[in-house]
Amino acid sequence: MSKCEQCIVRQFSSLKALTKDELLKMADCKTSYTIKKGETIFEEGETTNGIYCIKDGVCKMTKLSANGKDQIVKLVKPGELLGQRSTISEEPANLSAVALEDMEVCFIPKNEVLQFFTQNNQFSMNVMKTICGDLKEADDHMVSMAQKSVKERLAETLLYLEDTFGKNDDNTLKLQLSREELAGMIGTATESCIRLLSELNKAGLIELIGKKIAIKDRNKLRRMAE
Amino acid sequence: MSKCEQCIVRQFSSLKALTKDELLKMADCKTSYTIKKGETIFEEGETTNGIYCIKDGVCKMTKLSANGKDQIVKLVKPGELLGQRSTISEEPANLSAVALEDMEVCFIPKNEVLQFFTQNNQFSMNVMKTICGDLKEADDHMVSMAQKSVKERLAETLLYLEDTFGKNDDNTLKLQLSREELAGMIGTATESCIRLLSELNKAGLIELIGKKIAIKDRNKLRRMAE
DNA sequence: ATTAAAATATGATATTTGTCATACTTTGAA
DNA sequence: TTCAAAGTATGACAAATATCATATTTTAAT
Repeated sequence: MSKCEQCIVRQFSSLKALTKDELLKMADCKTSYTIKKGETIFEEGETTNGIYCIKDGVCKMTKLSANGKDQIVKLVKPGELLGQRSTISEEPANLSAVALEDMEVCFIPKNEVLQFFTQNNQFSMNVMKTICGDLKEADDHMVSMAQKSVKERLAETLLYLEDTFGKNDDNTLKLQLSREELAGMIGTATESCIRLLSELNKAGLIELIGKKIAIKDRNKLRRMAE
Repeated sequence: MSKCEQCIVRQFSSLKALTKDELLKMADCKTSYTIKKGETIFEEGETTNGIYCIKDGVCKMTKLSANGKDQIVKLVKPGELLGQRSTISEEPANLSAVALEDMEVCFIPKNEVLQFFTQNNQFSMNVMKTICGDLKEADDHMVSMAQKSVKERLAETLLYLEDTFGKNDDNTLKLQLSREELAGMIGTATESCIRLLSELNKAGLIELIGKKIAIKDRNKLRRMAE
């Protein structure tokens, strides 16, 4: 069982506030998992009973809408925590978490986390700030969905994907989503998403290399996203 | 200066965890305001430096989108707190708060609130749960915006308004929004909103009494909202 | 009471987006 | 290697929604 002291998650997340003792205690009760691309970490409605630390790999948080489509609410990357909201609210998960790449995660039981809250003020302040950040993002995201066109949202999302997950040597986005998933992020039909990608391709703002996408003209794309 | 002990806000909000001593201290440093319908409590981008307790009156939280329209992100009613997120994040407000009715609010300075966080664990846990609830709502709201049609969102919103703010003797919604504001809630053009209201009126699901709206057939409306 | 401004309503039309059909391409399993 | 399934692409069309114009009603200021 590896120690938590050197873990990437500790460096980037609220966990950086934990003391050595607390870290040892955590290392002691954590469970490590390997999750294959496409597998589910937890499902909307499920009781999670703890939080997951993302050591490696990206996952999508989705919600099934009434029309049967999966809306991708957010993407979570290494160094971040999963399931904080439902652990704190002591409620079932509101979103499903599905691996977009092979992942390594650690699970920390709820009781442990709740103890840290009462023991360590800085930790609970950090968690609170994280959730406040999530709330701000969610509000902004909502306004985007309500007020922007599909094309604007697509441009915005492509820039976000490059900024957040980087690009390969051939300039293609490192995080490769299917067209259906990309459509699920911007909240539109898969065909509409494909059509708009073609359009951006023809206009020279992006390049489609097989299923991969490369951004060619950031400025125009940014202006398009408004 | 009135005491905080009996205040409605204390009964319904995270503040219920505060001790008598803490309440006295709070009563001591709070400022009471009267805000007229249409006036702004704080503006997006402004530094708030504390939280507002809503004693009376409803306000809207809005965000100006790139196309110049005000999106109503949420409504806040008596007993709730305003500005928690920006106080905790120590960031400027992400949303503007504008009174929909004459309001009575109290302002509690940031320092005071942050002290309670470190002193009173139950209080910070309460705040955390509130914000987690807001996050869940925001995520759900976002999925609605992305996946539902304008008509579905209108039906959903009308039911929400009746459930949350109640109705008058003539069955009209107690909280009276202008058509423009209603459009701003569901994220559509004012004309589209008016048109759909007419349609629901003709179909007998609602009744338009001047500018007021009465729900006639909850079940059909609920089915329409999916 | 009068009147200008704002809010509500509705028609005509353009634009955006979704849906269905179909073809092509890639992927992965037998 | 081959083939079926999944993913990507595109056309045709329908439906939803926005925009602009204009009429009517309500509100509020003088």
